[in-house]
Amino acid sequence: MPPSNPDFFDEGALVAVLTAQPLDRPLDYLAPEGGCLPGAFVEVPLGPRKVLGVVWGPGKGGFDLKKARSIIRVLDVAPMRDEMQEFLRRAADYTLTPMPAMLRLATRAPGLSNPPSMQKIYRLGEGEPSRITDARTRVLEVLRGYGGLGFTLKELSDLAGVTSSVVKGLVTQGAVREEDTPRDMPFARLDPSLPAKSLTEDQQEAAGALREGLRSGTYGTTLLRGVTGSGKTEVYLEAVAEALRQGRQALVLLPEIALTAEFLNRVEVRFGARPAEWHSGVTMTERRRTWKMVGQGGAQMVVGARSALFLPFQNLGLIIVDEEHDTSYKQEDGVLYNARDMAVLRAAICGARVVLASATPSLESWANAEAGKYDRLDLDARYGAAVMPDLAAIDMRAQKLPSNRWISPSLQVAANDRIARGEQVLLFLNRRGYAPTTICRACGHQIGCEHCDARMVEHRFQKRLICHQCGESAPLPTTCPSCGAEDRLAAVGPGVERLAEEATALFPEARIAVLSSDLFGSARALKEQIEEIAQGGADIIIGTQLVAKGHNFPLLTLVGVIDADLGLQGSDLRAAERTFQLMRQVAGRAGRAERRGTALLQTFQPEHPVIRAILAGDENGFWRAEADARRQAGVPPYGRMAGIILSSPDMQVVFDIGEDLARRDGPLRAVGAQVFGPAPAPVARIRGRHRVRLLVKAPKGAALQAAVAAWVAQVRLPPQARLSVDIDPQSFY
DNA sequence: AGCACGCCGACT
DNA sequence: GTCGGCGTGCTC
Repeated sequence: MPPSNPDFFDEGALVAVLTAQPLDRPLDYLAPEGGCLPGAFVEVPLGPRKVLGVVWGPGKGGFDLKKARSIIRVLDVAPMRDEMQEFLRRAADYTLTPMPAMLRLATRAPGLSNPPSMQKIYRLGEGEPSRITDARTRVLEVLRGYGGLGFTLKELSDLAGVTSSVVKGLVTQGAVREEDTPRDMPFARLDPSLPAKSLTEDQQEAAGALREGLRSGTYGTTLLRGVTGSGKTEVYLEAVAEALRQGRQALVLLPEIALTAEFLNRVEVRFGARPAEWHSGVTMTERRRTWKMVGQGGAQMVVGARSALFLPFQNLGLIIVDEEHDTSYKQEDGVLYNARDMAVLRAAICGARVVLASATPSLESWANAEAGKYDRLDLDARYGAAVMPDLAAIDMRAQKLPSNRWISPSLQVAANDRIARGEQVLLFLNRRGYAPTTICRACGHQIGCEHCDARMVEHRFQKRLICHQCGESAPLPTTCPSCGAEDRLAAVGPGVERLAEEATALFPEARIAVLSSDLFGSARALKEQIEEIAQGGADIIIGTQLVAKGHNFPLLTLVGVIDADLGLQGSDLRAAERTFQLMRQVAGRAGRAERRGTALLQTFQPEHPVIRAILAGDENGFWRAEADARRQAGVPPYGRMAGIILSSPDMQVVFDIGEDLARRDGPLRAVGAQVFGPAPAPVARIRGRHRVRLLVKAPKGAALQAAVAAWVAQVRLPPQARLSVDIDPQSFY
């Protein structure tokens, strides 16, 4: 540690240490033997325990200094940079999250406090084996074949198809060398100078603009808008290439783990090696490696989920938020943050560029671009010969479908036509399971979840009822749990499984595949299935919104949207926006290759403005109408909102606190904000906890966070009760 | 978050 | 009389 740093803390100096423990401030400790740097990751005593912390700055004192204890040790990882501290602080202020919870996000790597672990690796040695055997030859061949590369014992013996004792034998003879190396190795270098895919004029222009931005070396956000298949990925990979050339790190956020595998392949093709990966499906060892290597520059590029924003980048130059409109960027439990907004914040602090890529941007981003806060690039031409599909509505009022049937005759005719030509058909329904409702024909009872206020959804494939809210599941009952009538339970409404049943009856010759997230044990199984289908392994694909997210089906020429009205119902502020995006994306699946596609939308309200805007392909018209409506209502992005959820096992308690809060709205009125509620939360009961919600609406410029903080600080929560604040909630009705 | 302290109900 | 419920408060 170079004590030349003026901020260096000498041994015994009083320093403030932030821990992930839910305390309301950092605690003061004495710097350890050898001193420490600000930002150092340390282990400190806390009561009877040892916990992880970060040296946050000089100690504040103001307590009995005899109580001050010493930092136990400084961990062997790069200290947290000032900009990371600032990012955490500002993200905490924005989301009204306590600092310890923010730090927890930034230290989510297993075994951080372990000493740097070593492992034995094996490479070619100098000596010759005394006797040469078949097994020994294979081991030496593997080592020679990979030219000097080292392997772990398991890798080597597996590759050579021998047991580990063969390798050990060779080690004793000196033909194989055993070495200790640090377990966490840097990632393979990515080479931006490899040839890029040839780009169209449009794409080159967009890539050039992004490169230019990176060269400026200052913060900036660009909305990269392009229809499905317009080559957004190729374009932003050129921005990544520029960041790599500058020696800066790049982060690509994807909304869904299922998309990473295909993306990693594309990165490998472009840069000759695979980047680091960060999401819940990555092993502990690999996560630790990524965290450490990102921190010491051994990882140039990370592909991951929203939590990758909290990795300790040393020199972050670019953040891509792919499918920026995707609602999964908004974390809905624990720390409530929107990764898209946090990406912009992080980039602004460290002088990086942000690219928000989407075929169907969020209204927020669209408005920011209109207002000139973001640059905007449009890729309108579809790549290659592919063009946007023909769009048409099927007016379900005229189709006279029998009950429990959802595929209209018009759709059936169109589907038969494609299948006969050897093309693929996608039937899209955004409902998992067999049927969304199970009702008793004797007494009318609907089977609901015991712990939540949600209906139990029948999954016939698994022969169970499942609550999509809490995951509770139960075997399919044969008698009504309410009146006891036998065999009177009926499935009501369609899910993808039931749709598959109907399709099998209507298209007996066709090969049918169902793509639904719950039917696959792993991302890999799903990916394999998708690849097989893409190559023509099915005639009819039945899927939930999983298929709307970036998968490529070249043979697909017809998309049938079973219920285009789903999502228009209710009074959710973003219902129209989401339906518009989803329909556009699904429609974009059709005809990505040479064949022109068709999308048919089954709807009971063909005259609805959203349906009409989709059919007309009038994106700007839709956004303008939607923006006007929101401006009138003073809601985001033209106003600010916060949601407060109170929860407790006791329903009376949550309503009492809620009403108490609603009465004490002084701090809110002081900034021109209004409070609505309390009302039962969208899901009024989860896991046995009753939930009520209050909504705060404020004018655009209001200091919303400060007002909300002062407001909720007025009430003391009884034990068991919890209050969480959601700034910029995604859904509110 | 943990963990200790402390003040009221049902047991040997 | 004591064991143990969990409400309250502290951790440098």
